Amino acid sequence: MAIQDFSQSLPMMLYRALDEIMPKFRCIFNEFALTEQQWRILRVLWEHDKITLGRLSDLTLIPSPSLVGIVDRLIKANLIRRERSDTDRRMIFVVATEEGRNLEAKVMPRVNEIYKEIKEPFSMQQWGQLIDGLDQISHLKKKTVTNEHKE
Amino acid sequence: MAIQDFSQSLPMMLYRALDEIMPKFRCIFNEFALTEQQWRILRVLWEHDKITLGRLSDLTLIPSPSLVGIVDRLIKANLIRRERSDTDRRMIFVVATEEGRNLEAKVMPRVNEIYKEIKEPFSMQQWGQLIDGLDQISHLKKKTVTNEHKE
DNA sequence: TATTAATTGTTAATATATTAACTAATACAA
DNA sequence: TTGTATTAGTTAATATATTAACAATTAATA
Repeated sequence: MAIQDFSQSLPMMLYRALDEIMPKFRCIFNEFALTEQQWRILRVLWEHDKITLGRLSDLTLIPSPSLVGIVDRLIKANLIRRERSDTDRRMIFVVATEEGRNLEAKVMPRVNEIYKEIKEPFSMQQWGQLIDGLDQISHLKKKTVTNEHKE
Repeated sequence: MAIQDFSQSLPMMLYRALDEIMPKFRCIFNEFALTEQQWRILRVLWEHDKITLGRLSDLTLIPSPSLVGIVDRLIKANLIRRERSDTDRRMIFVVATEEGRNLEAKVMPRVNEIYKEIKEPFSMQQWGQLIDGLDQISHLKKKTVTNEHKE
């Protein structure tokens, strides 16, 4: 089982899956003048009242350097705000504004509708296997010894 | 079961899986001064002697506007070249240079090694279910299919 | 206490993604 | 043949990803 077809490789399968489903969602985001990344941040803030930039980066999978500009634009749109921590002045919290929180009720139903549409053709077992497989991929741990490291 | 945890949503699971595995591959690409997208193009050219930009975009999942610059840089690196079609002067073929073809033997073994490492903890059945699930996601909607014209 | 190390966030440079508009060449219909 | 639509590729504007370097703050340590 040496070299397989590139198109059937796991990375390309993952990318292709995203290429299939994300445009459906982005279509909705754009209706609300949101980019996908902006929506991810709001989506997290709807579950967390107050969150540091570091943790926001972890939960949204948006790299920190990108986060800076995206947060800037969300602030400019009056959907979130920054709040420097009093206890540790390195940390910066991000909070949704009233306007930002209000978006949830408008966007989520639309998003859930698409999500349901995607999930529908799958049996519950099929879906579970897919999620489990993805979960296993994203928790790969290297058990090999790190004796030598190149440079 | 309406709104689930954002982190467990299919898009975030897909993104997280990619975030886990792609850095391992990019690490190798960078050793050969290749970006991930540049590698995708070469990877396809190793399977197709001659391919149009349009089809290259389909196979690499790189959007056409991005392809322009990426191809430019690969040409500057002397790894590929453009070739305008004689029969239809709209079409542009892309071909790997000698140097570009030679990269395959150097890069592929390293890539296959990582790929094997990722695949290893999975049973054959588990892996199959994962791939099948992803395949089903990426075929939710079928447009014009079987437009396969090879060279 | 002074030094050093680690953490948090930012800036910078380059590459790529997204969307729309655009050019050139071809196909097609009146 | 002329006009129109379609196709293949490009350009443009903005947003984001990647990698490295950096500044400010805090923690750790001699």
